Amino acid sequence: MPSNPQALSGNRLLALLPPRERKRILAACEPVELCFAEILADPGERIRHVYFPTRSFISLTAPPDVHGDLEVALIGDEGMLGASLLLGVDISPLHAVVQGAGPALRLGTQAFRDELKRSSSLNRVLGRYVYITLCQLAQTAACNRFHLLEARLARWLLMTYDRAHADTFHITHDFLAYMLGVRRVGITKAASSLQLQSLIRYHRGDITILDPPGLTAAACECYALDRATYDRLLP
Amino acid sequence: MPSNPQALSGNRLLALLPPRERKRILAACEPVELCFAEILADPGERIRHVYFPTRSFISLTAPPDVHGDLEVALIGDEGMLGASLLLGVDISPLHAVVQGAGPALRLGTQAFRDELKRSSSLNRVLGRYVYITLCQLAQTAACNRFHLLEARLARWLLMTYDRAHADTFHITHDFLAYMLGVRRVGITKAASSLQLQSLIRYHRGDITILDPPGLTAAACECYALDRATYDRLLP
DNA sequence: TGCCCTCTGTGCGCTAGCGTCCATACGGCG
DNA sequence: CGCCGTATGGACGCTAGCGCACAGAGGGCA
Repeated sequence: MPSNPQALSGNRLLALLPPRERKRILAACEPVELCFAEILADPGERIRHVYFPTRSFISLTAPPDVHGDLEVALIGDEGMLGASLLLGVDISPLHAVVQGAGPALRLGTQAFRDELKRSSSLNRVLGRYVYITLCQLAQTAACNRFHLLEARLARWLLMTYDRAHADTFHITHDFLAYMLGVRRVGITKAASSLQLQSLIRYHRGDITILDPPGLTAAACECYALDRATYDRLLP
Repeated sequence: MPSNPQALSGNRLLALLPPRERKRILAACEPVELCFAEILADPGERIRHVYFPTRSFISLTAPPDVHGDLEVALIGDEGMLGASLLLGVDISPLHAVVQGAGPALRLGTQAFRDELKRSSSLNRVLGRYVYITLCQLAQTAACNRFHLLEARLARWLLMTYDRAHADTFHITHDFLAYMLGVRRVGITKAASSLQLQSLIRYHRGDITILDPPGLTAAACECYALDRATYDRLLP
């Protein structure tokens, strides 16, 4: 049996709550299995459930443009989907798509609101989480402006690696191009360069992270900064 | 004498509060005059005061990179600086510099926290404001990725125009380049194109907006989307 | 075994924006 | 009036990434 709080809940935000409140919230949650490409939220639509991924992860993309979407954030077991309810807004700000299939905990909007009213710890933890999200969005805005594709790709792979809890996951170049807002060919070039450096290996959509530290060195500092921000605020 | 709430407070967020609470907060505020280039916050530093600009405006920039800073948000009388206190974090996430000199209302961190405890309207309004900020950051991330400099420049000029409440303001190409994260020469080219189209006029740092609707057409949709988001949430 | 679909790699010309250096022009101040 | 600092404009070659079109290479399935 798992005995540390993280394993008990499977989600780091919930793991930070005092046992009593965590238990109450876990009891209210419903375990669900998220499927790849499932759409969990559309911008402007009402939020029906919040999700705490445990071994799944979710991509948030900016409202599409002529050029297609662009991923601006990734949510795994370190976060949650639907935190804007903390701000009193029950409208989803962004498009949310399941990017890595797997289990998550789900809670209805009203039940989540009730918990927010009851638990000041939940408020504290989620406030910090929203703050982290703000920081990371600002970082991403700068990243998109300045950093070369290869570095951005490395960052993205590391972020996914952290959330997938596995060194192999399935992602095609096409999909990566879509997430990073570039041509598929651009990904092919950047990815093959990373592969030449033995940092990753891939084959028909299966990507393996071979050398996380090396990949971190190849990534822009955004990755390290994001992690530092998180660790500082939610240790 | 001004008689509408906005004129009474000079800041749109405060104007949205019920008269009683607005009065109480206004009484606690200290009017200050912000000077151009004054630094109001540094990332990682403790927040000492929150600011409600009335006729001034403040630039938020992402932590600098090898390439220099990059503006990710602009705060004028439609917003405030220091809203992260609402999230329970008293550390500034970004660099804040006065971009347009002028008056603002200032409140000490503790006084602001007290008001947050007392006023649920303040919580509601600021929650929505933080939500808007989230949306706009995501939008900006995509904007930086996809949109051409001329459109981004037009967007920036319009955002400043809205906050300056004047059709002329002082900004050199050099400074614009810094804000948008590009070369000064790039700004010169984009700006002279806008001038050729009679959308703006400039001369040694004095920029005049000649044709706001025309400029809106030249800008990317981000500008219109940002405004729509704001108007939907804080009418 | 053969077929077809999906994934990856390559080549070509093109554009936006880069880095750099130099040229002009305005305007305040001595 | 002249000088100099600041603001703007232009020219150079260069690179990252674009759009497009096509070629190969697995791999699942009939």
